[in-house]
Amino acid sequence: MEPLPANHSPRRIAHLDMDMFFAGVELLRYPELRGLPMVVGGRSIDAPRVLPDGTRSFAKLRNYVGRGVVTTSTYEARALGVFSAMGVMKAAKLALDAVLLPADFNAYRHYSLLFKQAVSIIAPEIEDRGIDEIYIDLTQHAEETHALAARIKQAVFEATGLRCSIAVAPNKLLAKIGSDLDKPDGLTILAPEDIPARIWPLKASKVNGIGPKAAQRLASLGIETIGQLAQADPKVLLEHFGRSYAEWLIDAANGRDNRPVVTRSEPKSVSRETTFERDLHVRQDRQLLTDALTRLCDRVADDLKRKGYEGKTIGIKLRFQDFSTVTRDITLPYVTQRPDDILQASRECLKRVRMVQRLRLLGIRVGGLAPFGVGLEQREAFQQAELPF
DNA sequence: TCTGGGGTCCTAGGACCC
DNA sequence: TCTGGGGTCCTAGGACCC
Repeated sequence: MEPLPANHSPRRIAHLDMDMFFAGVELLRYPELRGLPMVVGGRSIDAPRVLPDGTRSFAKLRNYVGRGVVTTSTYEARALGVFSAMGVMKAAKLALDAVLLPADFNAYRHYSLLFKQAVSIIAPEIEDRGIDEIYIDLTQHAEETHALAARIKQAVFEATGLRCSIAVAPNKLLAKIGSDLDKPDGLTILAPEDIPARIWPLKASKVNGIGPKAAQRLASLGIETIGQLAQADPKVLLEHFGRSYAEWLIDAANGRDNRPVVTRSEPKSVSRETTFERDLHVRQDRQLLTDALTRLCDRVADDLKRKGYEGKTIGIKLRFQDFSTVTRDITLPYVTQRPDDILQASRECLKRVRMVQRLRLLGIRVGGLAPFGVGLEQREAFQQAELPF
C-alpha cells in the first residue's frame, strides 16, 4: 500500500447497498405481495401460476419440501425471524403462510445493470461488489456530500423503482458499516469523530471481514463489540489471531482502512456446482453422477466461452453426506475452455478422492484464467511437444 | 424437517530452481 | 551427517462475502 501524502484531504467513499434487492425486484412484478411476508429461494416449480380469473396463485412456505436456503426475505418475513442463508424448511416453521418465490437471477442481473448504470452517470468511480452493492469514490466531486448521495439514491430509484441505502465515509470499511445503520432507504455520513458513538457500540461481526469464526473466538476473549476490540490488549490479539490478522483487527476497530476503490478487475476463476436432491451413492447412482459431472463441465466451458477466458487449473469439489468437503485440482501445461479437456481433468481429480460416503454436492472449477487467445502459444508448444517428430 | 451457489483471499507445506 | 536461502508454483483447506 502506498503511503498517503503527509497533508492529504480525507477521501469520500460511498457504499451503496440495495434494500432487500431480490425481494424488491419480485415486488415490482407482483405488487399484490407488498406488505406480506415473502421469501425468495424456492425452485422453479414454486413459480406463481396465473388462475383462470387472471389473479395469481403463489406457493406458500408451508408446502415446501427440499434442500433450498432463503436467499432474501422481505422485512415482514424478517420480523418473523426469517433471514437469508436459513434453510427454507426451517423458515417454513417460523412463517407457514409466507409466500415463496423462486430466485430469478436473470431478472436480478438486469436490475443490477440498471442501478449501476444510473450511478455511473453521476459518479463513474465504481467498485463492483456483487449483484446488489457497490463502492463509489466521490473524492473528486465538487458537490456537497449529502446532496450528492441524495442525488445518487434518487437516480437509482428513477432507474429501477427500487430503494437503496448509502453511507459516505473516509474509507470503505466505515462506509460499509454505515450503509447498514439506517436501512432501508438510508443516507448516512460518517466522519472519524463519529467512530466512538456510532461504530464502537456495534457487534464486532458488523465489520466486513470478521465472520462467524472470528466473532466467536473474539467472544471467547470477552470481546463482543467493536469498541471492546479497539480497547483490547494487542498482545492478546496477537496470541490468538497471528500477526497480520491481529494488526488488521486493531486497524479495523479504530476505523482505519486505506484500501483503494478498485474500478477494474479480472476474474480469477469460474465455477459451477450442484447440490443433489438426495445424497448419491458413488456406484448405485453412477449414471446420475456421470450426467451431473458432464453437465457441470459443459456449463463451466460455456461460461468461459461467453466471458472470453480460458484456464489451466481444473478442480473438483465434493461435499459428502456429513457435509465435509474436499477439493482436488490439477494444473495443465496449457489453458483451455474446451468441455472435454475440463471433463478429462475432472476425472483425473476424482480418482484422487477416497469415496467413503454418499455425495451431497459436486462442483467444477477452472482457475488460472487468461483472456481467450493469450495462451495460444503455450498450447501449441505443448501439442508440438506431444508429436513424435 | 439443518446447512445454495458463485466468488476472493490467505495459509502452509513441498517441489523445484538458482 | 547437523543440514543456506530466496522466489515461485502447485495443491488443499478454510474463512469470508454477496
